[in-house]
Amino acid sequence: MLPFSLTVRPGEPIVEQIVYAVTRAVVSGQLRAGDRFPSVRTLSQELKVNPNTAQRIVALLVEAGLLAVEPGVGTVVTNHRQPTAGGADAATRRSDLAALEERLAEPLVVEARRLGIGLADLVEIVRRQWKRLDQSR
Amino acid sequence: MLPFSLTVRPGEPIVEQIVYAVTRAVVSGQLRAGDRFPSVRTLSQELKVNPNTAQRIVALLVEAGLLAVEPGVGTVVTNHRQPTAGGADAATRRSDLAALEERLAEPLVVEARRLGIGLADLVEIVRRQWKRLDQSR
DNA sequence: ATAGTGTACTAGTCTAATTAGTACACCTAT
DNA sequence: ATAGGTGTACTAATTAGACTAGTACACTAT
Repeated sequence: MLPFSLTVRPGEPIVEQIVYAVTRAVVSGQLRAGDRFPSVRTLSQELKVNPNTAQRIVALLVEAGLLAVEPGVGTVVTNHRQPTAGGADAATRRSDLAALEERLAEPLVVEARRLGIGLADLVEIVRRQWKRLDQSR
Repeated sequence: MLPFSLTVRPGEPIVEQIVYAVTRAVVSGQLRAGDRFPSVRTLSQELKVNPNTAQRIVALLVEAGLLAVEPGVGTVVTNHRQPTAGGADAATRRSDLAALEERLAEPLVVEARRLGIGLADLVEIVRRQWKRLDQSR
């Protein structure tokens, strides 16, 4: 049994979907700092995915600062956004924020307006999603 | 000169990017109801894209309820989300809302938490993006 | 030593996006 | 009516990216 829930959406890159599923599990508290993460080979079998693909997933999660490698042992869930935990320097942080605004926030606002949803309702939707992540803990 | 601004992001489907650019132009008021939209062949030339691709863009925008076809004449920007304007029945609307929550709102919240951004700050970001669309009018 | 861990590398396969080319039905001017 | 504009439909070829396949290496715990 994998320590995170996953519903595959055919047509979109499997790697991104899994990375997102793990990220959601971490930020919602389903995976906590210190928890051991499945090995590349285990991931490969459970997800029925190529070892190479599983490796790329782990690498991306390490780069994102959600997993830490203990050489020869395995990977562990980290306390993300900890002081100098990952590679989160000032410049990285600034570009991350810019990406969040451009790739996530703006498209959300655009789609909301297309559907005729007002700002107040949109904010309420965001608040609800935020609390939903807390509840799944 | 095209009636919308576009910055291509290599690696992502060109069709989606252009559809998004037009959608943003419409919901921000840069394109208003009644404005004529460039023909498929004009689009093809200006965007340096295959006529087939341009046609698919127009088709998607019509399906989204942003453009209306005047047979033999061309396409016009519609007053989107008008009573029974597009194909926006109750069921479509419900699934559109669900997609907005799952594909846009939740990922935004997840990424915000990954970056250590609080709910209040996130809401402020959404508000700022909303107003930014008004200013670009 | 043995078996587990992450990592690296080169090919090959497979699928989706885009391009290419042609054709048709429609409308509006000249 | 004829010429030139519009959106639409269709099949085929090409391109690009994601994923798979297979092998090998350095490291660590037991």
